[in-house]
Amino acid sequence: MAHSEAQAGKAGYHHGDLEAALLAQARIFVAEQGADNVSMREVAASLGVSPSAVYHHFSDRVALLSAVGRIVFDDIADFQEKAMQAFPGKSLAATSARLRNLGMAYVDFAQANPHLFRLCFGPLCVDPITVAGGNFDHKKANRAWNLLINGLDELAAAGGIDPKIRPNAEIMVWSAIHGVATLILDGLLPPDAVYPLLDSVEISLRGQLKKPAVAPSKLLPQLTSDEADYDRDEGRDREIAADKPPHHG
Amino acid sequence: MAHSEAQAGKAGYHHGDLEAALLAQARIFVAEQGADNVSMREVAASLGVSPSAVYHHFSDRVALLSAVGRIVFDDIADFQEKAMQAFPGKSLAATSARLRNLGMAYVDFAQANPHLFRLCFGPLCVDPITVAGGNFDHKKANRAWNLLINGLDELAAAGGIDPKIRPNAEIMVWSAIHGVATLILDGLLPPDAVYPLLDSVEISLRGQLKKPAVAPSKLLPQLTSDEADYDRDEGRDREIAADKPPHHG
DNA sequence: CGAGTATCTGAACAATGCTCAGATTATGCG
DNA sequence: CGCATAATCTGAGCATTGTTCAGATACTCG
Repeated sequence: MAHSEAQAGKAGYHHGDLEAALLAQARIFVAEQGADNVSMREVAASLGVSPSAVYHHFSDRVALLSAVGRIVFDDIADFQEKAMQAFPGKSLAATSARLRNLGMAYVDFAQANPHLFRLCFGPLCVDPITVAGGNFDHKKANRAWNLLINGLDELAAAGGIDPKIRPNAEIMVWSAIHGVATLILDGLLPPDAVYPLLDSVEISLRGQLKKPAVAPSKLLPQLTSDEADYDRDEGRDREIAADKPPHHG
Repeated sequence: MAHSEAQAGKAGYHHGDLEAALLAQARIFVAEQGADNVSMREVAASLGVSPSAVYHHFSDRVALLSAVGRIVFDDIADFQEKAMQAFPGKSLAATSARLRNLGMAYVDFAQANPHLFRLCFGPLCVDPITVAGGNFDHKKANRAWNLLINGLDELAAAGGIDPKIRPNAEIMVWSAIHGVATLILDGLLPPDAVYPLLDSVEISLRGQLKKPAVAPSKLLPQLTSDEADYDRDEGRDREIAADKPPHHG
């Protein structure tokens, strides 16, 4: 029983599911104004709730924004998974295309939701993935990391990766992808820098193998259209994935 | 004439060179506490000056921190230049080692001064390099970018870069280097991820060329020692380059 | 020396993060 | 059902912050 009609919204004194509402509203404000310009009082007021009510669900401002960051991080993985589903199969072309879309989705999400993306990697989002203490147990904690590892394993199984490069290839790929994404967001690289970057990464993975797995820059239109499918019913401004998170809604 | 004994410090009503003092003190606080936790009032109070005095030199909090960020960005380039001077000459080994040290210095600076590094690429540092409006005239504005381009040109002239990769190689190299740096700072990659990354980048640049220019991971000790030389006279904790900026001091 | 300007002070305002005593509602136990 | 207990929310309040502005102070130049 508990809260049968809880999810509807604020009933009276008790809100129903204030925690979820706070997360949703905070996410919207972050997407709109950037995490730095989001205040507890504003979030509370927008839900018709006293400022101190927030502190019964989140101990801190950082705690609230960190919770939002964790959700966004999960959405990035969702977005990547969806982008990869366009190329099923174990062929060299398919695995290569999947990996390319994995990276493309990462950068696309960052460009479509710059403030949300920055939140995940800023000081306001604490402990999104790593467990405190400096362990790096990505296997357990980080979905995006697992997607990358799997993608590289599959590409390697299809013969698309130079064996000399395979060990630690995920470090290089994630670094390069994450690097373009942030540099583009900061205006230090033009948005179309993604394409030559993905080509470079692909060439780099192939290494000294003779034939290219897939002609570079051939799969991008498919990714873009697939990404446009992602939430076609809504307006397709720059905040598509932000206004309508695939989960958690 | 003007301010002959100005640089000494706060004389009485007039401070002397308050603008420089504000920049220096703000830089220290950023390095210590992170840019988010630096307040105008604290900076002013630490210099024995009224809060409103700051606003006669910097219109905004963002303006002050952006000015600090610009200085730090220049220091990064200084640091890189110094690291490259260890390997003069036009040989393949030398150009390859210079480029490696260029990247290593970038990551080392980030790890030694995490808060300063983050400031440069955060929302508090506005217009550090790019001119407003979305042009990407790196040639004119960005010293670090020019260092990278020159390094790649020299490596290519020495025959160390696959011609297929040379165009836009700087995008890939900068992205990868910047990516590891930020991912390490965020605790998403272990600090020693730099080494496999630099190896991967080197292999990637070499492309389908037969012989490696230099054995991977061989030049790193030299870089590290060279970097330790950078400011040997001072204590060598994690804030070496931060506490004693090579310029602007 | 005196006018003018750059620099700095002090008080003040609005907004923020956060705390805490107390009011209000839900929950679980008899 | 009825009551005790816990969960949730309010309202007032404190300390701090960014920023503004009138006015005091000191430097500069004629």
